[in-house]
Amino acid sequence: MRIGELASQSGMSVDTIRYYEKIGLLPTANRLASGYRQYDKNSITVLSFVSSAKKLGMSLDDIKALLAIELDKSAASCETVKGFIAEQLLQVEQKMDQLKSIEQAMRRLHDTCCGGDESALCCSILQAMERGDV
Amino acid sequence: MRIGELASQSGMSVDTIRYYEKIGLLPTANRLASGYRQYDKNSITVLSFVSSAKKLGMSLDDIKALLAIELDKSAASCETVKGFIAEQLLQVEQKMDQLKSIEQAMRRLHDTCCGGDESALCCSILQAMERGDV
DNA sequence: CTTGACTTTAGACTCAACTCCAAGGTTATG
DNA sequence: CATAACCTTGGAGTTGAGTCTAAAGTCAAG
Repeated sequence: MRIGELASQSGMSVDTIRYYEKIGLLPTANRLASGYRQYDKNSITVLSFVSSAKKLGMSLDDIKALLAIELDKSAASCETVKGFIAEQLLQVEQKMDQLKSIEQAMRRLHDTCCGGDESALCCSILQAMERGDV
Repeated sequence: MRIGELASQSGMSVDTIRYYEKIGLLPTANRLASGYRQYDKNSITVLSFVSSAKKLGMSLDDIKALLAIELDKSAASCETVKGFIAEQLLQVEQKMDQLKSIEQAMRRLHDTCCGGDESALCCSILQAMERGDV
């Protein structure tokens, strides 16, 4: 199959597939005599793998590392794979914690303001923000 | 005070302050005869306000909108300010939900894998990702 | 008067992850 | 065989939020 069909089968754009090859995320594709890239069912699996990783919020660099393991499975252990995911999980948890503390700060601010239709001259939200008190 | 002192008082870099003025986030500064920008205590308050907004994860565009309210407080109401924060809060909550579902998916994946030191050929993490099953 | 620290500007560069473009080559269809 | 629909490449542009540079002007201290 050529790149257009792979794109429609995988849900990725032709440009994205070429981009992934260029940055070394995807292995270089075989070429037909015409110079066209040639793919098979296995390529769909690989792109499905990449899609999964993207859904999990991984960076392309991290996906590249994990795909290297995937494409040489027999050389890696479950331990390695699980450890990799554990690391990603840790990063997600850190982001969550940051976001949670932002949410809390924002809710605190929100709750101190009366929300009435009087002028905002004494608005406790604005005042706290002026003081850097968030 | 000149820009260097404002920078050290506010914790922002000289470049950042000039950048904020350029994109219209900060009002254009008064100039000395030399052409140097001139600031006062009030400028520190404004930058402190901007810092607070950044700590709350707001985009510069949103900060610009909120700062317009702050700089013309008497024209706005607490209702408006509180509503603005409520919107931001909503966005943060949406991000949290996305992150939460990523975390759950990742934890599910993580927990299905034995994590042993055998080859990853049958690793349930890799297999689920190949299937797009995340 | 010189030196060093400060300031000015326009404009280029960074990161991530694409997306788009132009100019050309190939293939499938009528 | 003409035409449309595909494919190729290198390279430029996008977004957000800065950061850095070069070349020039200003100011305070010794």
